[in-house]
Amino acid sequence: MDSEKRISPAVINRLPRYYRYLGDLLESDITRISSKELSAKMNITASQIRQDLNNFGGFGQQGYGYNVEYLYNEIKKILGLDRLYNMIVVGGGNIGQALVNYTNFEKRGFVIKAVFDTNPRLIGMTIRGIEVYDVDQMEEYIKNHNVDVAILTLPRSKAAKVANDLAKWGVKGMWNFSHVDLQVPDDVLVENVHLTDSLMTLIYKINEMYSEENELNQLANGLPIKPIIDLED
Amino acid sequence: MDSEKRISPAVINRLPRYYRYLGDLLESDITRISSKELSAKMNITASQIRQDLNNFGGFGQQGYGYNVEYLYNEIKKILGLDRLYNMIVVGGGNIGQALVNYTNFEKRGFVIKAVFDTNPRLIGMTIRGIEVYDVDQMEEYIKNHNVDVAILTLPRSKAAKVANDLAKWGVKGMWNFSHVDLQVPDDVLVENVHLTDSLMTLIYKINEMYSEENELNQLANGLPIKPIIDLED
DNA sequence: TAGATTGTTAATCGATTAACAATC
DNA sequence: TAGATTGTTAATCGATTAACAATC
Repeated sequence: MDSEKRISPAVINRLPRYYRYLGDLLESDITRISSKELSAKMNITASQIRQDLNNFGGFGQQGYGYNVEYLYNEIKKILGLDRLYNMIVVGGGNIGQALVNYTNFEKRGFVIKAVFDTNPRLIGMTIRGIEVYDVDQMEEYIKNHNVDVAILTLPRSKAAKVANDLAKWGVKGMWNFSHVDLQVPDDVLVENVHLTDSLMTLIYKINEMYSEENELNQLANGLPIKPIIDLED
Repeated sequence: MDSEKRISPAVINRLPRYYRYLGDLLESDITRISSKELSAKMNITASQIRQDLNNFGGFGQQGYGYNVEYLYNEIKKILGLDRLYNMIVVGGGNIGQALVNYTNFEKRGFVIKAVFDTNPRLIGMTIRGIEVYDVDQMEEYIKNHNVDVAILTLPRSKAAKVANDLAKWGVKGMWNFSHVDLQVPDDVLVENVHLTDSLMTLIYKINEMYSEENELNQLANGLPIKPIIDLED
């Protein structure tokens, strides 16, 4: 991972998408692809694809394009997916349990090793063979095991304190499903999954589209406008 | 929702965050706030806050700042959160069930009305009182009920066909947890929650940070480098 | 070799930040 | 009124797209 020039967040966010498309091509036994072809599939410009990739090196060949398998493996290395990562889940509620049961993470090398909760009814249980511990045991666990990422699936009210503790105990990555923005030291990385926020932007876009259609309808033929939402169901 | 000038996606994505911070201020009985104070809390520039808000109108007052409750309610309206939205879950697996059980959506006006699956063991059951139907009944259900958003929590392989059907039957919003990019008509809005992608970018950033620390360490004192990851756990 | 397609520089576009006159 | 802070225009910064020489 050369870190000579800073890679822009926009590029980093596109990397998993490239990785996914190349994986699909690989499964379809396609051996080579040009930026133009990939551009058509992914709905981004060929120029952007070439720019993005060239942040990390020249993976293609003039007149040929890119070798799918080679590029796939290079992106895999860039993303750091050629290793295993140990994760813990903090908060064994609905979402925490769902993530533990979601076996696809493991296939990618993301291994959930333990779950922590405060609920006595959960502590001592196992989920998909993974033990649920008392949060009080978390400090000891982290000091005796290598924890790369903590998955935070606990209530808003508790998230800040736990994130603070985890940072203190040396956890460097937090995947935050709690609906708060965490305040952590600069050397701790947080990736937020704010589901409610995501849903709200979807709702905004639906309404925006609808009100535009409205205007178009009105302009076009003055038809009465059917409401998109019916409060009485 | 005036749609005179197009609002940039960056602004739309920040709206739920403003809404959340204003809600917190409201709960703390804070009645007014300046862009400068909010800037400090949210870690964005005061300039950006004022620019963002002025896309939708002049909600503040010179010399005073913004009235928290008023601004909160304005953003609520902008996001369209002054109504109820009916949702269905397609795919009653881990994540689908977790979302059904996550009661916070309902508090915001997002109501899950039905779940659809192909698994005979699930069909006929209820989750938090919400019925699980056979996917075969989905067309009829959608034609007889108002469905604003379909939550797609089904396997990659099935997602494309289902999204296609849903679009055909008139569903305008899809909240997509399946790990594929859906191809839908222009008047259908898709918001993706690609969990694996999100985790991958976190991993990238951790590794990037680590390799930088490496270089700093090396430059600073030439200390031996402790690997961040231990494959043997 | 001729054709295709990359890598990369330059041009454009959009988003963020700075600055300040307007005004409460 | 004087001080504070907005709304908004202008300047800067960054990201995307276009263009093309290099080269396989």
